[in-house]
This record gives sequence, C-alpha cells and structure tokens, in this order.
Amino acid sequence: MLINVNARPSTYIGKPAEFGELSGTNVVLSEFKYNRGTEIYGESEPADYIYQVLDGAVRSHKLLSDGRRQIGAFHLAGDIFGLENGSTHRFTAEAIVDTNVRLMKRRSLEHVAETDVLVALHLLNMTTTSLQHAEDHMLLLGRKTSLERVAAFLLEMDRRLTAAGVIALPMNRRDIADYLGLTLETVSRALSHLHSEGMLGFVGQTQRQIVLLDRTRLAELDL
Amino acid sequence: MLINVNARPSTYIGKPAEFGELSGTNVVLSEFKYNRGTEIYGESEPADYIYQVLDGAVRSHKLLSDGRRQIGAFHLAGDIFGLENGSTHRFTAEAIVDTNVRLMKRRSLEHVAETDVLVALHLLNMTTTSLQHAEDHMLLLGRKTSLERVAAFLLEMDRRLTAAGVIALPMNRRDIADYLGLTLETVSRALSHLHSEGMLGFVGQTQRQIVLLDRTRLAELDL
DNA sequence: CGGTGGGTTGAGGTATTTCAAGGCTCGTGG
DNA sequence: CCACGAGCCTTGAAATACCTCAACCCACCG
Repeated sequence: MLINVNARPSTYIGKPAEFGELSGTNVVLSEFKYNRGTEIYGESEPADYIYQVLDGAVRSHKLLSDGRRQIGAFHLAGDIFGLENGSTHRFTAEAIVDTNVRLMKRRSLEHVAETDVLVALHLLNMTTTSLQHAEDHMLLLGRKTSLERVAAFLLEMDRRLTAAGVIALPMNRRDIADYLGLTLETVSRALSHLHSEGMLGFVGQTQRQIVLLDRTRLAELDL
Repeated sequence: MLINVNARPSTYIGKPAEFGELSGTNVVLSEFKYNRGTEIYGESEPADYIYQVLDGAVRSHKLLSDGRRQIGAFHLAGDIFGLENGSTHRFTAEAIVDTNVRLMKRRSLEHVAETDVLVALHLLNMTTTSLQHAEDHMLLLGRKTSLERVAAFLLEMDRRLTAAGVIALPMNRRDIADYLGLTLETVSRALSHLHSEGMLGFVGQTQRQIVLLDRTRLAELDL
C-alpha cells in the first residue's frame, strides 16, 4: 500500500486553463497531481469538483460491504469525470498511475449551466456519453463470457489509448478483473488464451504492453 | 408469440396532455396503447419520440448476435423512457403488458431544450437518474450472487410498484432473469429459497404477486 | 379439452472462482 | 553490488455457483 492518507490534492500545479469544451466562462480552474494509488474522492462524499484527466489514468469504483469491487469506468487523458447531479459522488475515484487533472468547482459550473443553455446541453451530452457506456457495460457484465469480456476490453482500450500500435495498459490485472466482473486469474487465462491463439502479443516482459495482432478475430469475439 | 408485426402505435387514444414536469410548452403530445408483447421501438432505430408510461410496464433490452438478452431497465407508470441523445435508440423497448404511453416528438423537445434552460436541465436530471440506475446495476451484474440479485430486485420493485403491501409483478421469470443476468431457473430457485426462509410469500397461485415478509432480512442480502 | 404460456424442481455439466505455488521485475538497504 | 521483499502475473488443481436439460405441474383460453 502507498502511504498517502488523505492528501487531496497532493500537489498543486496551478496553471488555470480551459476546461475542454466547457467554453471559457468565468469558472475557477486549477490543476493538481495525484500520485499513483491515491484517492481523488470517495463514494458519497460531497461532489465539490469535477475533473478532467490531463495525463495518467483514473479508476472509478463501487464497493460492496464485504469488499467486492466493481470498477465502473477508467478515465484516460482527456476524459471528464466526477460529474454528478446530486451533490455527492456515486463512485470512489483513484489515480491508477501518477495523474494530473484539471479541476473545476462544481457550484460554479452549475451556476453557469443555469444561465447558459449551451453549457447545460454540453453537460447533457457528457452525461449521455457516460450513460451509453454504462448501458453497454451492463450487457457485457450480464451476458458475456470471460473471453468475450476480455476481447471487448482490449478493443475498448485499443480505441482509447493505443499509441504506435501498442496498448500501454496503466492498470493491473486486478483492475481489469474488477472492471469486467471477473477474477484476476480468469483475466490472465483469457489473455494467455488470446496470446496462444495469435490474436495478441506482449511487448517487453512487463505484460502491460499489448499489441493486437488480429483485430478481426477479436472483433468476432465481441458480439 | 403475439402477432403484431409492426403496428406502432397500435391504438390511437389521442388525448394530448402534460408531459410530466416538462412544463407545457408547445410540443406535440399524444397517447397510444401498445398491446402486451409488442415492440415500441427497436435498437438502432431513429429516435423520433420519447415516451412516458401512463399505465402498464415496458422493458428495454439489448441483444447479442446469438440471442442472449440483457434487460437494462423496466419502465413503470410515470417513468419516461426512450430519451436518447444521438438520433437512434440504444435499446429495444417492448410492452410487457398492455400499456398506455404518452409520447412527444423528440425534435420538438430538442428544439425547446435549445432555448429553455429549465427544460435542458430537466433533461439532464432525467438522464442522470438513468445513469445512476445503470451504475448501480453494473455493481449488481458484476459482483453480486444470484440470491443478492433477486433480493435487490424485490426491494427495487417493492419501492417502485407496491400497492397495498403486494408486489404485482408485470414481468415473467425470464424477464427478471434477463434483467439480473441469470437464468430463469436460477431466479425461480432463489425465490423458492427466500420463500422457504420466510422472507416472502406468494399471493394466489400465479406466483406473480409477492408480499415481502421480512424486509430487514432481505435488506441484509442487499449489500 | 387440448394446447400454450408460465413456473418449479431435480440431476448433471461447466465456466469461473478459489486456493496454492512459482516466477519475474524492481526498488531499497545492507 | 547483491539480497531481499513487495507487487504483479501466470498456471495448475480442486471447489462451486450457476447453467443446461428435462420432467412435471398448474392456470388459462379458444
């Protein structure tokens, strides 16, 4: 375990800037760095800020009382997260690796949205995008086999974070498992299987860098 | 199978009225009846209308290419559904029982939302509510046992459609199973188990009317 | 009445989990 | 510079939760 008890934000960077397409109104913006493994906010905490990943990666999860964990989404560079309607967060968000985020006071954004239709519609758009992802993920969690889940995961990551043909995964097998509703062993076995079938290759020895060798056959697993 | 090939809407009622809290602007409203088992709209069809259940019940589902089905939500009296951001539906919606809906042209609602901030914010609110449900359901599908899923389902239905202490389920065991990511046999066994444990009782012989006898113990299963 | 649409229950099969062991990498401290 | 532990990943073997297949029952309806 990393030490970090509650450091939140852990490092101030402080270069105010534009928040994506939330066109530059007079809202407060700042930037912070969260070290790998640290919590950005906790479930049911007041949602005072919304966030955008500048670089790094974040996971959002819910816990059952006995510790079972479901990761609802991974947030990668450019993604906005922490957008809630009520005043409390519905997930716990943690930095998977050292991560820089830009943040904005929720209340000030809310205030702008109350007068600016375009901002309100943009919020609606972002929320709908999240909803769409959640809907697709329900199908995966409810009805797909482990192999299908892992294939879908690889294709999702391929789409979202491939650079130079290589998927550099920021998250470990346990994170992937908790995202896909599996155990880490099952994820590992599925990856080994796809590897042995020639659908993917590993770069280096770390097993975190993957190259998709046969997207066609993977897509056939992604029903 | 019911006959209905494409009858959509199957019966015109035609009493324009207020659409929930989407305060009476000049949008076109009408009412229709869908017979039990008929499709209201299909996945990836153009989303020309949004709907509100007046009475009856609707299921929204996605299919995998081989027929596996995941129901994302049940829509009961008062619920609004079919709200999409893009121009196409992301689920197939079917009437579970004979169902009356009120409907509104999407484009006219969109048009209003572009000028009226309150409408836009209300759309945002509804979308967030759907998102919240989907997020909770991901946890259920990804991490809960069959007994926990069925208990959660009963408590959800208890909250949403109990009348006079009795839950009159409109959907059959297969629908419940496809909502919970289980098979109908597993749902049946879980209900039998809860019955034998004294946590619920059946009213009549139809098994569709359930009375919760021990919400406390059920809630303990709903982690 | 016979058929159809539910629903339950049992027996057996299987995908995934659980438990366990081992290997690799990397950082830290002697 | 090497040893060591921690974190991470893989692989095997055994356990199990859930699924599949099948039989049967009941209510309803034309």
